[in-house]
Amino acid sequence: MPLTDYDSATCSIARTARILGDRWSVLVVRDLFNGVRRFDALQQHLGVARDVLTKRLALLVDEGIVERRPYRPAGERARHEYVLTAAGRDLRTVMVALMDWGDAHRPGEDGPPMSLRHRECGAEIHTHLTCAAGHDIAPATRAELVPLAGARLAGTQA
Amino acid sequence: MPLTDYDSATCSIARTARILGDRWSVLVVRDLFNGVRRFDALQQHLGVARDVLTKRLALLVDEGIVERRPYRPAGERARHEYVLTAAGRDLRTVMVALMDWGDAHRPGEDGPPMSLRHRECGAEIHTHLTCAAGHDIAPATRAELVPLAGARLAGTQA
DNA sequence: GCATCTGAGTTGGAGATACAAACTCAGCCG
DNA sequence: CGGCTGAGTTTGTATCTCCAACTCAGATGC
Repeated sequence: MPLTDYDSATCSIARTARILGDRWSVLVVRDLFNGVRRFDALQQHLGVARDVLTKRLALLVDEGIVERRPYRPAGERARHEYVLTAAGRDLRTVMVALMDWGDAHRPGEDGPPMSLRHRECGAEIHTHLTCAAGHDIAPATRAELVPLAGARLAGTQA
Repeated sequence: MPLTDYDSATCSIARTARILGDRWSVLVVRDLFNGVRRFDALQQHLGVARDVLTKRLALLVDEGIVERRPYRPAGERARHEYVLTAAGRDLRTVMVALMDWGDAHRPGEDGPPMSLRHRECGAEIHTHLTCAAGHDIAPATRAELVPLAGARLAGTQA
């Protein structure tokens, strides 16, 4: 059975892309990883429209990727901060994969702008593809997509 | 210097997201990986509007991720097919990272829909984060972002 | 006690995108 | 010749994005 007979939306890539597949969501998550936590700081740094940021944050909270948490800086009134949940922190692999591709294929005139380092040893962090048997998967390596129990045929409602 | 002083757009994640940060681009690339090559096949499988698919494919061709290649099936007239370039194939790590996250956090009722296998040994393929010194980077591991030569301060034109 | 500032949104209107459906166009098929 | 098919293009409506202005609540200044 050809893969196109399976429903396009019932796919982990499609499910993830429904959340991150937008110009801003990815950048919001990136900034949250980098410790930006407040609405105005995100808005100014990203240059995103305020209403759009409101909607993106609400979506990410809905999806369990971000937590909206009240806090009170000493001597100030209570505010909210946005922090990644455990599920959100699991997106780091996705972020690093995007960064690796950009570094390799869109480096800019003076080379890549940032380097992600392991805090303990200072070495650069990158993504790798490996199979469960331990083989390294080079870009040219052939892979095979196998349908599992969660697969749905196109045109059927899950 | 806080990271927010650096320009948000001068970032490999931002550069990659400008191309893939859209509901359809990611899915188009996914289907191209899976061997779907023709306009109508893509359009029907994804359920995307035809004009949007035209624009996405044009963007991906512009960005050097997809090649529009004429070909002639035996006994038919000449057509076009869309195939990934080397740069496009390098996006596999991104795709697998998205898939891994979806499998872990949005598996659906009956578990993940698909499994990606190494064709030679049959074992599942996943992404891993490692540092250049060989340490495995767990989700909780602290990392540090270091500005390089390509970095730009916010508000400056590159 | 009142005016002001600031962080965090909400609202409103102009412009850009997305969508679905209809239309075009070229070549093959009977 | 008339119809079919693959690959778009066009068109009109619905939705989303953007920007700017407005709101609101608590701290701050006087």
